[in-house]
Amino acid sequence: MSPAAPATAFDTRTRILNLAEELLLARGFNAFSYQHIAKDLGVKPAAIHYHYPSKEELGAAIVQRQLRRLRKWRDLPRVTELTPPQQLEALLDVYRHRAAHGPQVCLFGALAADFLTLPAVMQQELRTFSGELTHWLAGVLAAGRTDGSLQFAGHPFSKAAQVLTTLAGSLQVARVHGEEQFHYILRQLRTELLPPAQA
Amino acid sequence: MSPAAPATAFDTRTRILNLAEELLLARGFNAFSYQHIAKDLGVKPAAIHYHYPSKEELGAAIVQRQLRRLRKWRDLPRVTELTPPQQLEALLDVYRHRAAHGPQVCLFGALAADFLTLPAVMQQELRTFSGELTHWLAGVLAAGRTDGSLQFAGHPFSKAAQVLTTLAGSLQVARVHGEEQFHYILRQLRTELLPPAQA
DNA sequence: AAGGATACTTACTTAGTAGTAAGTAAGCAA
DNA sequence: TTGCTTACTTACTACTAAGTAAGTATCCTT
Repeated sequence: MSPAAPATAFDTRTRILNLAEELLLARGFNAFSYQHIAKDLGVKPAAIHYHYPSKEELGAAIVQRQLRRLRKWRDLPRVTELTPPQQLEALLDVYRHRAAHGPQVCLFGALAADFLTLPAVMQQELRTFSGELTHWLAGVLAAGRTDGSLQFAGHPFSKAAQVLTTLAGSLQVARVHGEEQFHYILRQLRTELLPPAQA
Repeated sequence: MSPAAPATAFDTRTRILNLAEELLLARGFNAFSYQHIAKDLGVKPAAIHYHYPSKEELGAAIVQRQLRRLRKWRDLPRVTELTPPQQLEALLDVYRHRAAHGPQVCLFGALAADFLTLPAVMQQELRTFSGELTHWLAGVLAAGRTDGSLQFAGHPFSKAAQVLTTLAGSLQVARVHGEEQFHYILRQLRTELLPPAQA
């Protein structure tokens, strides 16, 4: 919490967080260890403990950063100024990127399966993350239906929950059955949400 | 492999498998151990090894049994004789049961997150399981659209993949956000698949 | 030059993991 | 009753996990 942390400290801290996030999304919270991170980083496991004393704090830091990123991204002018279909497409791109970039699932998909074994702090933060994402998408969907650029039945919140659930699941499917299956599911989602003219 | 295995042996074997499956669906493959099973069963961990020498064999046995159950259920007269919407409803009931019965996810949802850390045998068996289930549902959807009892856009196989992905994800959502969210998603699914008259 | 903070390493503890080897009690079959 | 099989227990190996305490090299500040 010093006014300006030394560059090396910051670098290692960030690199730990990056690697931990990568391992978390690839293997799940219970299947990655300080040893994995240390080996990849070329340091000793105790060095990780120096930056993140416990795995709980490390895991919480991953979720917190994703939440910060979500808020920042969501509020970016180049995102807020898009039309609802474009905002939806921007969201889909995030998942497309994960599907293409090794078999990574999304944060929710990675943590939900292990949810009951997670520290309470992480459980709560994941709820917040998922809740805010759903809330944002519900707003996008509602606006899109109002201006006729998106179509769907039911409440925007229910539809947002369904779409995000499908997206989370689709990355798990990509891992098991390959990327092709993932794109089938995404095409299906787009077909249904976009009116005949745009689809 | 004797003609008639002693009753006690069979019982313990089955009880191990039942408990292991329960633990797997609740905590994931990497977060349950022979100790958990042994403790719940009132025996020593080595007794589990006697029946299932390795965790890989135990895990494979769980997937194999689910696959046997799926095939048996799918071919049951009381299932094959249902109309497509009734068959869909029967499928949804399986997920509703899991959602209500503690926070259990489905087999796919439990294993997909840990997929990269699973023994190759289990990976292959999960692919078979998921593939057969998708194939079955695609048939149901195709029949339903033909006779007008179900509605959806796109190929039946893509739609089946999407629906099953949503269902797998919805159980993970139930675990994180509670059962209510799960029912929102299911209602959304039903609304979209059933024509206005039946919905 | 001295002191202190930073960013580690070395060496350790504790606990949990899968898995194994040897022993044993109970039942059954010849 | 002898001997084999089943279904375990006891006691262990080997390994990995998270976490800690103490020591150290490097840098920055004064």
